[in-house]
Amino acid sequence: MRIATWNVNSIGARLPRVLEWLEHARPDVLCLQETKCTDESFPHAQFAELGYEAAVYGLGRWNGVGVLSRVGIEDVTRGLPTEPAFEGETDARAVGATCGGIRLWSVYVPNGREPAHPHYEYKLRWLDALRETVTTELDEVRPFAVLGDFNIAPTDADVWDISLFADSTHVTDPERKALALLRDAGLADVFPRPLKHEHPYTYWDYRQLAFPKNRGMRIDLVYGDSRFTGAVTDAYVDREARKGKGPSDHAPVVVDLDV
DNA sequence: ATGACGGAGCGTCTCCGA
Repeated sequence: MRIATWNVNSIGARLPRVLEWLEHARPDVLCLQETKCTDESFPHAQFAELGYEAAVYGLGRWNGVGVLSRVGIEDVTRGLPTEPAFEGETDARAVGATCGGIRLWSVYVPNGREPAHPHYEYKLRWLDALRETVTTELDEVRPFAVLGDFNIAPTDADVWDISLFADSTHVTDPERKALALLRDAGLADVFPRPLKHEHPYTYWDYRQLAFPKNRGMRIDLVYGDSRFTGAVTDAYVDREARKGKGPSDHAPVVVDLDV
């Protein structure tokens, strides 16, 4: 089975690229983030033509997540059971689904903006709720994984130049401790191969030639339980999808499993 | 070539992203 995750930065703007990539990579499941569309405006028909069903959760122009599957979608959960709000508003940042016997969550963790910003505290509270969901859903039966844009670089090696990230979100101790707590709950980082260069970055800013200069970050992560990670046969970042006309600023992370 | 930010929305600018 092939499972992938991709922050597409608007499914509307990215639809041709995503369809092309699905035909090329043929994942069984694709977790989507930043769909930036409501459930009503999600392009179900185009994905159905390629054999994919979709479970989506979108509330408008920001955020939005989904799961595409050609091995079935059951037990869809929109939002984390204990998900916090930001300034009174609930975001669409998590959708859970069971596909081909594997329990999956597609997540778009809040950005945090700046460590002193209320959004940063929200990010940490949101990660608490994710950990609670993981703890509740882990069982002794199904492989389990959380895939998505975590907006955290787990180590200094996961950004192109750590000296440029002083006092920035994505690399602070509390954010990394939140990831450590997720691992303590029973998950492990499925570390992908880079197809080029030393580090498997998954995001490169659109500005200042960041991609050609490989000024990237590894912030799109796959966290799986032992049943999931034990079945992994390969994992890589498909940086080819970051090239060309009209790309997302993120590349897909692809995981192959023998289940 | 991988190439100098892009997406959405009551919108000709602002917010957001990491």
